Amino acid sequence: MPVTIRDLARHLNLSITTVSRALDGYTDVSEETRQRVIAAARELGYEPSYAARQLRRRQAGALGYILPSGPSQFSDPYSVHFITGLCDEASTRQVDLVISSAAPGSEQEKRQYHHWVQTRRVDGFVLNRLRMEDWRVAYLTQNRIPFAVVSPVASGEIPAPRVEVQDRRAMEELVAHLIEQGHRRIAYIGGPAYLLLDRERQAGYRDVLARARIAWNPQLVVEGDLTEAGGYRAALNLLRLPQPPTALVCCNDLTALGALRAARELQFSIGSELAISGFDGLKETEYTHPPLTTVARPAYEIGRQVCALLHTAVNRLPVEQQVIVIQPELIIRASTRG
Amino acid sequence: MPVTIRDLARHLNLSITTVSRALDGYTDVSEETRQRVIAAARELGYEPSYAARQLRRRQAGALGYILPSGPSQFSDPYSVHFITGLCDEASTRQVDLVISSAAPGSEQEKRQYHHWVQTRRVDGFVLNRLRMEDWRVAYLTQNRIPFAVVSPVASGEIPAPRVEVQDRRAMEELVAHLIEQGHRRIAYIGGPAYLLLDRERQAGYRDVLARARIAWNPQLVVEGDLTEAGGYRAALNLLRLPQPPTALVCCNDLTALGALRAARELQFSIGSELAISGFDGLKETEYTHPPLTTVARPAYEIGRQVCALLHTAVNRLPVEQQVIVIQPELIIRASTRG
DNA sequence: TTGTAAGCGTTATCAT
DNA sequence: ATGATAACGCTTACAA
Repeated sequence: MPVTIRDLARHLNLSITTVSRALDGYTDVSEETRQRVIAAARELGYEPSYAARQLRRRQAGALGYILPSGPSQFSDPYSVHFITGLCDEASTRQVDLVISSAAPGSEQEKRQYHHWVQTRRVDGFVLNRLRMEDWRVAYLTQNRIPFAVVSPVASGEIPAPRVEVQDRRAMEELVAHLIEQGHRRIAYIGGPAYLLLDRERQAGYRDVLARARIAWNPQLVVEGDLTEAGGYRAALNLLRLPQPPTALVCCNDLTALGALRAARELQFSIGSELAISGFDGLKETEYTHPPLTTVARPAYEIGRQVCALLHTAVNRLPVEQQVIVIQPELIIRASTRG
Repeated sequence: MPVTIRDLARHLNLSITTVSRALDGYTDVSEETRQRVIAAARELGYEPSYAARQLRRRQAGALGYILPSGPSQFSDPYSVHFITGLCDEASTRQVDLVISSAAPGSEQEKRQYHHWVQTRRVDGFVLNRLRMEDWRVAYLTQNRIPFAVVSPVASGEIPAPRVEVQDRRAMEELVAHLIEQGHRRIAYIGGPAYLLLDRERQAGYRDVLARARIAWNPQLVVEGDLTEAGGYRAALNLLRLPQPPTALVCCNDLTALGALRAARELQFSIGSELAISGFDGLKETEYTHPPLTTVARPAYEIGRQVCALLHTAVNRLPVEQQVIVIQPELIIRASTRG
């Protein structure tokens, strides 16, 4: 059995109260007593029970993150960097990270959020892949549960601190680069249409085409699912068109890996004849053949920052920044160069 | 404010006791009352507070997993599958997964384990990368904290349920395959020597060499760190030997990706002139150039199973199996074929 | 500076 | 079949 505050108090011939306050750094306990208490606590390995403390303080001391499960669940190396970032920052700040998984938009997901809210399991949530009309934002706002988001847009309407990753601008640079390379028939393989990140990346793509006075061709814009398999299928369809595109812009790296495979199968010469690009900046893109042009988003850093923001909000610490802007970096490699 | 059991009791004109028991499925409450209580609970969205329940039941309702941080932390896509497996199984079983990260063997890691034990934060631990003389095993055993392990060995000495992944046998098949291809000078780029998984994989490698009467050459066995960068460095050194090896067996896929890069830089022709193999079966190995021979370990499934074992142990459920054996599958691709 | 006691929201023991 | 009541281990008015 773990040692409790009573054990400690008895051991020291002090009251529970004094022990509690000595450890919590109250000023009204003599320095001598404090030292004795601290020494004994260390000696006996005392740490206050979370459950008891939580109950009393009405604070969970934990932050929650519910990962999206579903078709992309098995395959996204991006997530592990993100989670590690969350994790490390949480450790630094002495809170725990509680995680769970659920399919986006499912009943099960709603239940999970409600469960953690109602059981007071966590003090706040990290929201990572915002959706078009995200019920989570409405729900948490209504219930006054703190949350922080990773968002690709300057979402003034979301009343929460955010890490703003400027995907759109990065996508613009990317497509501009393709146009510079002489491409005209540029296809876009998106993610699920309900994701904000898809909308933003696609918007970047369209804007640049428009600016270059390239007519928008709906045939060249298809919806994927952020997986390798989805990218493969989509690319196959596109490349079999009577007039296939000369460039495939993919919504994320996994999709691009699938596209790469499709292109290889159909004997396209990648880079010269057909350009392919990804998005995320996975380490793995460096080792494909040819190396993949992509946009590096610092997943670990994004995770750390959003966790920091959330923790700050939960504890009402003095707020330095409510918004942290991250500009991902375009990495041009052989897959988009003649 | 979340609704409490008192709110519910008042709403129903019943005592707290009755409400609690109606919901917990006691038999001594009339069916009619039970239905009323259940209906009201749903209507008001009542769920019992975790903190209070934990305090009373002396059960955390959560399982803990501390991920290894360090050089390999940023790069292991394997982990995300494993964690998702843990997560999904935990969700199914209605417990939460609490995670954190710490460098293996660090003071900080010890503190983290102790912290969760002493604060009764979790009911048990998942141990994933066992070490040679793992203090965690000793510590948890001594303190009678349940845990379950993922182990590459039939570790009779570890008094815990385990998922036994037979890496050694898979490695034997792999090296046998290389020898069949005519290789004699086969190098091994390991992981940190303190990891059980390195010992086992290396043992498999050595055994097969011995059986084939190939003298063991210490120059050809080097220690890596499971990262791409480590693999790159190690491979560079090996390939610059006066008599370089004709095959590089890598302890994991990331290491192999690094080796691939080194070999390409030194203009080796991979597959024919130089064989390279990985271990883990990351999706990404399919898209390297040439595609990488590897051993597929079902990370997601391993995560699910070890979580299931732990949960069973924690709740003293009827035990079906204390050991789940998983035989990973050798996948031969072009990187080891002439 | 220290101690007493109430209460956080449950579950469980004992009456009724 | 239902209800008072006492914990669980801690924090925090309030009293001494």
